Amino acid sequence: MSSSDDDVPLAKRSSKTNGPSSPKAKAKSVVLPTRVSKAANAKADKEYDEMDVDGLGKNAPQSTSISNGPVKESSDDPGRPKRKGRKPAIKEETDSDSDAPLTKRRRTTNGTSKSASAASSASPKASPKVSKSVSPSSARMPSTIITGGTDDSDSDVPIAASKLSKEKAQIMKEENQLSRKLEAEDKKAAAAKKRKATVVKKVEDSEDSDVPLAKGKRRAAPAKKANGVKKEEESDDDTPLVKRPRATKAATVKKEPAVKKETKGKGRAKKSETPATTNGEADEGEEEEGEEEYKWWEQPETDGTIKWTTLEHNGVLFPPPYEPLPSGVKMLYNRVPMTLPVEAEEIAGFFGAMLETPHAKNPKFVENFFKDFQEILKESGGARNPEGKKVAIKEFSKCDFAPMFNYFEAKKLEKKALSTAEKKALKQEKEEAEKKYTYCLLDGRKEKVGNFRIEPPGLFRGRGDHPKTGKVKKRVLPEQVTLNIGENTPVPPPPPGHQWGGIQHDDKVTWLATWKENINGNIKYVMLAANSSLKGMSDFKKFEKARELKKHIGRIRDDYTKEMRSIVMADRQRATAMYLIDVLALRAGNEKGEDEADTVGCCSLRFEHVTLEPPNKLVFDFLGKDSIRYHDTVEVTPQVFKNIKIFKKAPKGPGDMIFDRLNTTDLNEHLRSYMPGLSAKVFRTYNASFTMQREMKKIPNEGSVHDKYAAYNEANRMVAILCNHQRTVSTSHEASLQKATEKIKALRYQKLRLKRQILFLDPKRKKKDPDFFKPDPDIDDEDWVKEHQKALIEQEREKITKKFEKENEKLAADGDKEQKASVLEERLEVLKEMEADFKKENKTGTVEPKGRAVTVEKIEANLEKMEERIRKQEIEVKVKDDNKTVALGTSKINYIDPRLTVMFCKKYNVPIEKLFTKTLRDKFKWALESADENWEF
DNA sequence: CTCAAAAATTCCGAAAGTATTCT
DNA sequence: CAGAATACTTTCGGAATTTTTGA
Repeated sequence: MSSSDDDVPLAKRSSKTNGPSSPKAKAKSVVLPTRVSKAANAKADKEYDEMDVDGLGKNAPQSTSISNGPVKESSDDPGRPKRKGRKPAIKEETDSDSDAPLTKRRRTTNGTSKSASAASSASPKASPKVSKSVSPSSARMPSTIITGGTDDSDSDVPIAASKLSKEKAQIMKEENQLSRKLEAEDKKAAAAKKRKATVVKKVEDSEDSDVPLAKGKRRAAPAKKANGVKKEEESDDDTPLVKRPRATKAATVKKEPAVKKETKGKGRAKKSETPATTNGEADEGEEEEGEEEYKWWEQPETDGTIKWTTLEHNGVLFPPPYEPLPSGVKMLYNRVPMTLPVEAEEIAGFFGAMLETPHAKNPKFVENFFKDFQEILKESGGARNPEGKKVAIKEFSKCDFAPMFNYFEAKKLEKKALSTAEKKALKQEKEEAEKKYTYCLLDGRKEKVGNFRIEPPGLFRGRGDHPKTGKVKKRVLPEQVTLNIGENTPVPPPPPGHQWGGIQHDDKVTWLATWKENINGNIKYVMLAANSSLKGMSDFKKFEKARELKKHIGRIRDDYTKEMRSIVMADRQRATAMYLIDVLALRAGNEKGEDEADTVGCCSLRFEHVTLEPPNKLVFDFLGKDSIRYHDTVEVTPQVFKNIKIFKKAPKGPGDMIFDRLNTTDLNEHLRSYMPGLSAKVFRTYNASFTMQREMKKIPNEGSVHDKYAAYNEANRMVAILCNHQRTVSTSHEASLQKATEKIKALRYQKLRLKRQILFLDPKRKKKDPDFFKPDPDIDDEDWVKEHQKALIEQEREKITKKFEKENEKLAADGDKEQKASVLEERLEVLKEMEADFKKENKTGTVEPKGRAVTVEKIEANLEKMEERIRKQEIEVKVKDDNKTVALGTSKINYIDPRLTVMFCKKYNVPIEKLFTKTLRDKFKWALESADENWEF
């Protein structure tokens, strides 16, 4: 164990960028030899392992293929070689027949390494053809031998161990020690653990944090004042963030608005609680009037395979049928309005509605759409011109959907123009219609249903470079929908004239309805909402599992650190992959099909996705889930660096898998051997929550609520960065940033003027305190000051003029006579004064304070306030800018154990409303009550 | 204070993942 | 066992809603 202390996994991340990456290298795909038997495999592993390592560094092609630019592959970029680049590359080599099995080749080695029989008997795609072609650059590499095992010490790799982040190493070391400690204690406690049965709210051991306690804890004492820990909290006691467990109802209500008001401070009064619809109905949220709430987290634990005993619901809501367009609204073909069969018109309308979206400019989207459109057109009888003659719709470019687009826009406007009352009525109507679908009865309890609406037809909006984007997503008929419902409960009637596709009573699943979508053949489900008990429980379990990993992580890390030197290539790859998943929080990376966007995760990384940057950095550049780019340069341990070098060795080239002996199933199977239920994704949860906790611990318990809130967000941000949660910068961002920066400058100028006022009153100050009057570098620019002064005058002018006009309008409306222009002139005299003042100011460097009884002290007080405002603004701008590409929400919703946030709120006295929106509070209500200020992940 | 416009935040839809089970 | 089927989580962008701003 101790041996591992030196090679703790660590990686230092630097420069995550979003900029365009290098142009794609000419792809040259190479197929690795096929392994034939286990023995042979092992032998091959050995050979593989002994291949040259050091030679690679200099000569290997290190280009990436991600090439084109923006974070998100924007689909309208015609020149993107990504996928295209890969296929031809393989084609070149295949020289066998064309397109069919092509791309499969890139995974050939993977597929065949597993089983001998599969390899020999397998389909052409797994052809054991060994390519002799080797990329020119690597052809003549010098050969250095690494033997397995012992002499594979780290010393033969150029290291810069000292450069590796000490801090991180330390953290991980501690983490591992803790883990081992936990493991040990866990064993000890194992015996005692047995008697978990009865609830008993034990106050227990709050002084200790890393108690191993597994399950029992979750019911432990909410907010017992027992150990008098919290003082201040006592004072505002009537809003404890934690409900007393015994209070089944009563206590639950009210409190929320109370806290909210408190939080709001200034804004309060306003609407506070009123907007809660008032329609009398369900009033959602606020704890169901009087109805008693089921707290599953206070119930004894269940095994979880049975999801319900009784289940009642009203089925699903289908989208309204298609409403044909008015006869005047038609697609034009060759400028001639076409009458389309309704089926086709609907499809055309889908496209028409999207005319101004980027999709409509994406060639793939257009192509797919048009193909489907033509087909449907053919099936339904074809388009007809005004004379009633059939017209073949052959070319997309001759289609003009503008009339449709305009029609939809007009409709939108029309809707927008409705009065508030009308809108409200409309909304209410809709809600009324949906009402019965929004809840179901699960074990007799009312639970909210999530997506009870069947997805409406439309054009498939695949993300990234999806081969099927733009295809028609068909309308779902009741016949395609299967319901899952309790036995002996009435089956909701299908829409008139229809039948359900099927009815089942499976209590081992949570869905209420399912259907198959026509684009990818994916199965869709109607499930309960996030705040339901079922979702809550599995969320809770997810986090508990991640916490459980804490006890094993040390051992796991030790193991993979060791196995990274294994002679068995598969093991070495697995260990290396585990490192990446653990340290970089990569996703597992399941295999994907040809008809999906080309995105990867850890196991599916290919040659071109990782570049070596000696001595010990790896550059990752690939598209991950949702085609979000992962681009990062990471410092890794020498062994990891070396391994990747080996995994990328010739004859591998672009298009080939880095982990060719590994897949997610193997990986997860291995992980399961450490801990039941452990899989790759748990590491993401674990590391995210762990990071959050670590960052939180750094936050000082001082300052304003706003400060703490900002600090929390900063910690949250760290987690989001770890998980690579990005968002696209909104178009308005640049502008709003500009505006904010300008605002700061304006404030700085105001500050300058205050100083100049002091100087006016006390000219000697400058000598006494030259530092104080040092020019502000940010507004040093004389031109800017002059411009700004002009702008201020302009502003004033507008203000006065507008006011004047408004007054006149009013006078006119009242039938009175308008004021003469001379009145305005007169009022605008002030501007001249201003101008003169500025002139004087610029000349003398002082400002005459206006108003009476101005003292230096008062100005100084103002100055301080001004500085505070400036500071605040600046921080705001910085945060805004830092966060422009980082999405905090995803980690908050999915990765950060909500009990950490609850703990933070209690410990730092921050109202939970600041950190959790209503839906989040609702979703995490189990956490609100089960963590106190000492809770630890 | 009120109103509308703008900006920010929150919620929602559905696509895109992971993981396990079935065939 | 590979590949398909299944079930469930995660993820983003954009719509909807709320808050802020700026008269």
